Amino acid sequence: MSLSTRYNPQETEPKWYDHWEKNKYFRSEPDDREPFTIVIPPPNVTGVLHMGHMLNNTIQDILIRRARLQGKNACWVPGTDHASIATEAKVVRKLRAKGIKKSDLTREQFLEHAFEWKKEYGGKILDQLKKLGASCDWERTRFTMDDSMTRAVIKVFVDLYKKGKIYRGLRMTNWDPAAQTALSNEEVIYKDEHSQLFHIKYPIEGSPEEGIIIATQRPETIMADTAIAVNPNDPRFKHLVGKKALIPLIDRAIPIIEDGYVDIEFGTGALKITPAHDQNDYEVGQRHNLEIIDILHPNGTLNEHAQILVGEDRFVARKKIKKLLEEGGYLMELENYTTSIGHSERTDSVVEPRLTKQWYVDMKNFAATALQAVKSGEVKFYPENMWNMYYQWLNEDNIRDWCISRQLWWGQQIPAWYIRSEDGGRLSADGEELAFVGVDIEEALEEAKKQTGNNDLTTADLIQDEDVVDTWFSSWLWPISVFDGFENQEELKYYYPTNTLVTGWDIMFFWVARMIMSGYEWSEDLLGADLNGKQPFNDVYFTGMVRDNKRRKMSKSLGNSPDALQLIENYGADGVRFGMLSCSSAGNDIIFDAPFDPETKKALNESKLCEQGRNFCNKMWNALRLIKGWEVADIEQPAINELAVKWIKDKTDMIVADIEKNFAQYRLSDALMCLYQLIWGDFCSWHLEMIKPTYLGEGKSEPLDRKTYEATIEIYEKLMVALHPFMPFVTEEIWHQLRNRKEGNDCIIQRYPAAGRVDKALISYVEKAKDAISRIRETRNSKGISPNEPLNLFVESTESSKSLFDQVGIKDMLMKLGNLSALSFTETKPDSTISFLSGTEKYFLELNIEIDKEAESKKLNEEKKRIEGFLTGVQKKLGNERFVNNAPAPVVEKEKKKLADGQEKLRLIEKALKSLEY
RNA sequence: GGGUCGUUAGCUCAGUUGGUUUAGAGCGCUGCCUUGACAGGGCAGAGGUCACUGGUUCGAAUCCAGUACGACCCACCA
Repeated sequence: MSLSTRYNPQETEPKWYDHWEKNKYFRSEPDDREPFTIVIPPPNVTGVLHMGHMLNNTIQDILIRRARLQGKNACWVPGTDHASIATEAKVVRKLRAKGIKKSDLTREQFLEHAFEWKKEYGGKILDQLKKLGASCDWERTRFTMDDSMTRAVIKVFVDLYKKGKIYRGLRMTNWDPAAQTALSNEEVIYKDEHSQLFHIKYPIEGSPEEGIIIATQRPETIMADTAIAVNPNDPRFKHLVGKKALIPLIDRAIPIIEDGYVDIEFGTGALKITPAHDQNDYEVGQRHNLEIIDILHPNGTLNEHAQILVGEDRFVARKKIKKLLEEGGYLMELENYTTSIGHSERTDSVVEPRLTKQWYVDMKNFAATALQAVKSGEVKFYPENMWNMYYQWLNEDNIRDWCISRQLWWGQQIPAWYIRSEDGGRLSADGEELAFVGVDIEEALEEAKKQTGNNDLTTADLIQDEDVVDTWFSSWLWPISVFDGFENQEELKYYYPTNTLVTGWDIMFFWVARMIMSGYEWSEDLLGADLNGKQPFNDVYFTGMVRDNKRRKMSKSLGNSPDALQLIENYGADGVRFGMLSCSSAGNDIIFDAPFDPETKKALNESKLCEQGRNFCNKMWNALRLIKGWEVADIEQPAINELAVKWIKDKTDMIVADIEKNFAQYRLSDALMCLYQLIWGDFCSWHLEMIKPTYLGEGKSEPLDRKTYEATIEIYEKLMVALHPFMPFVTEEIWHQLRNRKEGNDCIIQRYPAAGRVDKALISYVEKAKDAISRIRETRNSKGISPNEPLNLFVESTESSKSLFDQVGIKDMLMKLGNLSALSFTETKPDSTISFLSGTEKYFLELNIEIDKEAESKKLNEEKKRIEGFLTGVQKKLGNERFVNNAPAPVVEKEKKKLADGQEKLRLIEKALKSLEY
């Protein structure tokens, strides 16, 4: 057999992924085993794999694969989210490119186009996850607009309505003029922006020479003003209160009123009140019964109420009105000003506050429940301090009702119907439109008959609400609805609650909190006696945001994100998984340092960390090549091999225990680093070097004894299983290369290694030997002596050195790895040797060169000084009565040992210095 | 305005409830080593008064208070 000198992920990764899928290793069905369940945070159906997904899904895959290796029934449910605003915007754009306007289509026609688009581009991201190695149960793939999911949404809507937790209300909401829909508060992103504060003079009615100057950053809205307000305690304007001012350019008279909301210090102290276009102005308007004049079309252009600049976009209008105001002599001053402006999360357009009728979920009780769930520990956050952010949003002072209606077509249509009035509109009573909620039109009809007392109504009299619900109104049901839990609880009772949710903290409010709410709201009703907990998941692992080396969030517009798929292409999925994980300590944002190409202004698809991961694969691959290349014979096991095998077994068990601890705390990058060092450092650099058969020349080596060979293969297998969750492909490949496997004997379904009993003394002896070997090499290095030249070594005969060299194989280890011709005990320093310390052992290395006594003595004196300083510290500590009396006994013992060891070292150095004098 | 987190080697980060020979890893850097698993490699080395100032303690990178700088969340913003 001949293996290529480099590991080739491009070849092995698709091979093993297909193999796993064919063998249905990712498939989960309820059985007797303990379940381990993760539901994926569903990516946008038309999305493309980015760095955040890679981090997120690598972590989920590690947890799932480890659970599978622990013999649990691992179930990872994948799926996608319909992302109504973003997707609808994409479809509208695509149709426009074809010359089709959304307004020319019926709802049905539009949805047809949208589903076609979904069919064509949707779910690509799931294929990309496969490239990463994600071991999802693909047969369970769900989409938030699947029929069963939609039925769940409708059911839940009706249920909440009947419980009085959903209501319809006229309120100021955030309006996205690009998507032309209402938004929830969470969908508005505030950004600091430079703008200007316009100081505008409004003439006083009846005395044109007088005026009142207001400050605003939105001069285009003055036509919607219905008052000017000043603070009741502001003496400057007392004489004007009660009079009327004329809006510049349109000369409409508005009252000058007093309201405590106005800040005397800010701007000019006089505030224009525009109830239709500002939340606070709206409230002032309510207090003073002011008229509401809305001058904007839903798309952000000025309507006829504005009287001037009709049809202009609000930002164009701002520029134009500035000129008009200047020309009219109304613009008194322009002040530079920084303020935060709300943008739509999905379309980035500037959000308008707008008075509209929308559906809301009453959040008061939900918020309390969600807080309690985490407070009580039923849902645990990792890292714990995420609680603070969670609390801040959910506490009763901050929580706002959730606006769930969206003026879109792509989504679940709201299950509310109105009675068609004679003019084609909706029938009202007392100024309120009558709405009837039901799971379908028949149920709504019954409701309508009951409420109106009109039994002649038919479905033809009803018209359904045009709006759809917020996408998050379907995703908050995800942990239940992926198991069709609202219709059939068979699977839910096995899989619910799920184990761990892995997600970014940026969607804590959008999604995590709301899933907790929905879990507590419905799981008990659904599961009854079969309920294992109301919480939708036991643990939430919040990943950091992936940022570039300037700490900016990775985004398309900045071009600072490498192409995730290209990275996989370049380094292999295992390499990228390693790279992602090694820069992501739990809870912190992760800095993914990809070099930047100044010419294209884009991140290159390169990464040092991924390279390290790729190199790690290669290292393991070459260890395999080495082992496979050995000739094995039935000969006696040499002492050094006996030691090597015993040691690496124990060392592995020791590290496996550390890994267990790390997993328990979601310290995945630590767990990976443990394995990295165990495999590269201990297994390759020490174990394999120890057992490596002597080279005889001409491509031939001595054979290796079978016992050592078998043990080494076993250890390597164990290491591959332990590493498998992190780097699934390379471990599966090596697993199969190590032995001829029967069908179905795959790494992915082995049992994860468990920690065993460890001989700590043995490990410490080998550590001593390793250190001595390093000192030999260092001495060689500094004296310019080749590692190939065998040298004679002496060790000072002491109790401790004798017990060290009593260990089976230790002497051979030093001989072999230190390349020694002889090693013997001595009482005194032999001639032409140079001494060094390793631990408390003193060694003398025979060199066939002139020894620079001066340099040696200088070096020894430096070391002496260092140890003396150290000893002073320890002695001071031990001389302190309070330390000896107060510190725990083991600590005092340790200090005493430090003192004794230090003194021994000092003795050795002094001896060496003395011997130099001759 | 309210709140959270961070500051440890040139860079990115560990440091597990204060005490394992006066701080660890990876990358980067320096020196030496190529026909023998791997130069995507080996061996060795240099590099830190743990942001600053006080305090608690026998003992502080670790606990407390304050300062500085940085990142973020929520609310408000004419």
